[in-house]
Amino acid sequence: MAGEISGKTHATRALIGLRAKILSGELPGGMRLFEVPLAEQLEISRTPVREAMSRLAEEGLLDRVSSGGFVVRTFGMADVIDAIELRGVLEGTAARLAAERGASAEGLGKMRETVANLDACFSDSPGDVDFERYSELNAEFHTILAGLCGSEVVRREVDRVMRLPFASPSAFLPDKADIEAFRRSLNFAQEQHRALLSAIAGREGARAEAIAREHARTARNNLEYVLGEDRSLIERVPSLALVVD
Amino acid sequence: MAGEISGKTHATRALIGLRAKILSGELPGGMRLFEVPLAEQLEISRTPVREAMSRLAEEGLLDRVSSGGFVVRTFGMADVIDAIELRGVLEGTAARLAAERGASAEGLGKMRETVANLDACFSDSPGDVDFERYSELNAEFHTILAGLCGSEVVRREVDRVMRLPFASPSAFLPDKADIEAFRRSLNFAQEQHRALLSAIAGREGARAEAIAREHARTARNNLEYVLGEDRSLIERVPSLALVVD
DNA sequence: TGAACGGAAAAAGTATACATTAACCGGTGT
DNA sequence: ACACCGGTTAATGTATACTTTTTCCGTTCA
Repeated sequence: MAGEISGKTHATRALIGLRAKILSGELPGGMRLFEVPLAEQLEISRTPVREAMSRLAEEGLLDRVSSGGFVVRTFGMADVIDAIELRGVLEGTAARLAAERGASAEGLGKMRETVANLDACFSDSPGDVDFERYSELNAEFHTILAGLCGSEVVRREVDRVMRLPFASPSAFLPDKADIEAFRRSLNFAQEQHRALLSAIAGREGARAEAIAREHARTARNNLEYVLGEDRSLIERVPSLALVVD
Repeated sequence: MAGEISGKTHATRALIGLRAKILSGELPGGMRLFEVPLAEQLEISRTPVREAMSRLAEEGLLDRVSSGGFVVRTFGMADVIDAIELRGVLEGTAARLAAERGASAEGLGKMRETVANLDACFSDSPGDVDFERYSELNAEFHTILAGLCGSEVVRREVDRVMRLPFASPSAFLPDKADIEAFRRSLNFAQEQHRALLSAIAGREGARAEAIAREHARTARNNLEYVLGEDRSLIERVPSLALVVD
């Protein structure tokens, strides 16, 4: 069949399908998810549906109801702001600890390489940016940062907050090539990437933390641009589909 | 029967029982948990065992194995240090945001009341502290702090990192009444509680954040005292039972 | 009127049989 | 000796029947 969802087990397919429906807003915040109808709709039994919902609760997309069952978590604009703030704080901590404790040569090397590759996204001709590749490398940069201090606990929590769709570093990037304001913010963000690398390599913990926090603020600035200047853009930001406000 | 574990459903009882065995170290880090033997041991079927393990994965005490199943998460001393650091960072953020955005009158009132009640734990006679009550009120203080800025996202993540047993604010408190060093640290900690409240009420965000971070450092100091000065104390700190190093 | 009770319906909780997949192990070929 | 292959075992994945709990609604009584 053509429209089948990829994945090995029924539970995995249900997980992917439900996640997509939550992120798209098809299953709105506050909606209770009942096992039987979902199982019928997905043409599987209740067991893998439960398994999928349990994993979505781990991801933070569902809440457990005290009397049993799950509801879709509700996100408002305030939650988007707070999640971005938290990403900044946690990435700031990852950066500070990497600076204070020292990062491995391999980690620093990989980050240097990623920053160089990010540079290449701009260099060809002024005003023209390879957004696709930039987005990909940007995600890579943030993944490296999360693990740079060598702490599994820190990496895990940074990853966790980045997993909320609108808090991801790439949440407001793709598809915005035509907006001049976004292009400028990209140049600024790349400057911050370089500064962050320099601060960590130079063991400047406070500076690294401050830069990482301000770097996350870029996402909030983009959000506020979308909200203030050009609200019609909201529909073009996929990660905002599940936000109600 | 006398030895029965409280809880409504089989899954809840399994959750409580398994959690206790992990926290006590009876199920050591790295150990894989198999459904069938556990179900037999608990005299229930596999279904509620799976449910319990899924919830423990949400808590961060179990990891999912890629090929299916769960293993007990391994914690070393470095992870304890990092978890305390993260609690400091997140509580610092909760405090800063409460100061910057302003806390509700009720929230500030409740915190003032808790601080006053904490004072009462000391006042009776010098050198004598009601540890039981202090521990309880201390937990209350930190719970209030987590929710003080009014952000559900922040409250949730602060709560989450505090749920790791050794990162809890009360992890190193109870049962230490006989150690002079711990008594002094209690007085110091209460001073920080007062300062934190004052900073938040006075809208001093940076100060509030710095105090909250340093306050969490108290836990690390106590940990290092236990590790350095008197290693025999390790056995008397229940939350360190699952730590391997 | 409105609160409390009770029963029916619907939901989650549980056990269990069966299916599928991963892991282990012993043999065989080079 | 070592790697690969195949089969057996043991684990998780799934469906389903059944049980228990919760919820909702209509009725009755104060």
